[in-house]
Amino acid sequence: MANGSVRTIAMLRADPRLANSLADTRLASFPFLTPEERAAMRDCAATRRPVRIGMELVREGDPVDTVYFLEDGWACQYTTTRDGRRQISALLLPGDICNLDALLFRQLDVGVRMLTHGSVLAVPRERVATLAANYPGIMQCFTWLGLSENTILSRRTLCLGRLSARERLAHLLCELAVRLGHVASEGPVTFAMPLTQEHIADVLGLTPVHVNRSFRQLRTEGLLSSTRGTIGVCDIVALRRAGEFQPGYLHVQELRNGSTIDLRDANRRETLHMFEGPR
Amino acid sequence: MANGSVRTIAMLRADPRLANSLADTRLASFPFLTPEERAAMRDCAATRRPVRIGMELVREGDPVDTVYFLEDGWACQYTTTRDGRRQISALLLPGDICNLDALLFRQLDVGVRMLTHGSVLAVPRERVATLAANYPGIMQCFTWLGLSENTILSRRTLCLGRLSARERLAHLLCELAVRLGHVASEGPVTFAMPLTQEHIADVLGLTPVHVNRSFRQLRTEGLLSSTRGTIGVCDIVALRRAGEFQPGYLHVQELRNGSTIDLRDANRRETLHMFEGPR
DNA sequence: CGCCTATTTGATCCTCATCAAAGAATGTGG
DNA sequence: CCACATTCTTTGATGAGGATCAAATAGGCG
Repeated sequence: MANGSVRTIAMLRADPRLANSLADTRLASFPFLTPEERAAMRDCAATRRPVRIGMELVREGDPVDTVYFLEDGWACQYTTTRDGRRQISALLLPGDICNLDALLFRQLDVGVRMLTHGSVLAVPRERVATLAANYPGIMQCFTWLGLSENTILSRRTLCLGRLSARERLAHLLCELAVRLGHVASEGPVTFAMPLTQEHIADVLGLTPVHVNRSFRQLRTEGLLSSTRGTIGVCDIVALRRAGEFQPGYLHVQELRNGSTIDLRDANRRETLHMFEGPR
Repeated sequence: MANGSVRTIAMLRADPRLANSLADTRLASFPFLTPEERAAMRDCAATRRPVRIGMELVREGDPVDTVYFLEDGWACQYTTTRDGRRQISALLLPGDICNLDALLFRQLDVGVRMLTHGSVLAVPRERVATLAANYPGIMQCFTWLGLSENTILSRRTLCLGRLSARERLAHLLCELAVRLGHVASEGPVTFAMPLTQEHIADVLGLTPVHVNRSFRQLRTEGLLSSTRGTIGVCDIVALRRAGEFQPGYLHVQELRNGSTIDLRDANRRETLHMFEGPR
């Protein structure tokens, strides 16, 4: 079962008491970081905290002064209406930052909640801010991650506003497959999915009942084989087409092949220009 | 009519041929910018370009190497499906940055299109990158703006996923009122609205017909008085409640009273700590 | 084994989409 | 200044996708 496997991974890691390092998060995957910046990330003190399923890292509307880096397990950002309707605005996977907004905003309108057991690295805002202020490369990572969340949200907007239930589900599963690392694989893909259909409903803006029916539809069409806790994608090409999915917006490709833009490059080139004269 | 008034404002400004400055955009509103940073923004060369209604600043999926700062008029970010359904993911008002993503991404999945006549300041990515690399305060503005777009998108996600048509419309109008500067006014508010009902439908994930019906509903309930090109909010409190609107997520308040976080502050305090000894 | 939670399926209802067409505003050219 | 085309708004009639209500089944866990 999914929760079990997630917890297992957590247990294979270092002693939970041990303060652990930001270098294990997605932050480390940016190609333009200097050795000093990587060292600063390693040396940045962070309290590793095991968190149980259902735990609220940030309560909706509460003031925040801690940035949480998700080490293991899944989490989500969500909002609720006064009468209790809930919408999940972002799914957070291992390595993601749970509430980057806390770097610049004292108060968030969204809550953050664990969807599985797992563990987070908690870092006071002050400390993250210092890191960002002293190391431009790290600051750029934060900006990059923020803009990247943006493109994901824009795309989700299209899903919620214009796609049918079947299309939304197909899209979500494609997105998760890519974000979990099954990138451009053409063959069948299988991955653990700790979300319940109710969670999925809260992501897709549907009812759990209708999510279930959409699953069945995709299954009978031969695109999927879903069992509790596991998704098997039988026909990934068809699933992509069904979900209007184009992986470009996730920007994983750039990170992999190291073609991300480095702002300092621009600066270096400008300096060159000064010596060479204008244009 | 709305378009006309927008154009009028544009004409009151300086010579359209003249290269204009970034200090006229929302960038200038950040309290923590140093005089040098403000000067750098003023000195940053930008070509001012009048743009006509319907013009595409960025075509969906095309590579981009220019950042557009919206000076006058309204624009939007949008996405379309293969079969032509369209979703507007962001409305851009005067002062907004149209495609901040272009700072760090070479290719965008969203298009940017003018919804009225207006004018933009076009700045090559390189030049914005240099600015960001040399002036940490400006870099922080970009990050702030990115994260701010994020919270707006998260909220839109709630609207699209969980609110009824009437609620969505009420929410959008409240958001626009605040973003246009009619902040906490309790009395009746009137503002120009150049969007057609079709545009609104593309924002809210509805059909134009249903947007029209939602308008009529709000009008007969006595919350609104809408005519072509103008919105009159009669009962702002009721409209807020109808749209589940809480203005906090827009973070305009912090900007106004200057309570935005300055990352350099954290750094200064840390330095103090070093002299005072730990804790 | 029994409790609890998650998935599955059925029946009915309602919100919103679709199709169609008439009216108001705006802009254009003569 | 008026006739006409165009675009936007408004209203009606009908249909479909998804919500809601209800209950049965299956799976995980103590």
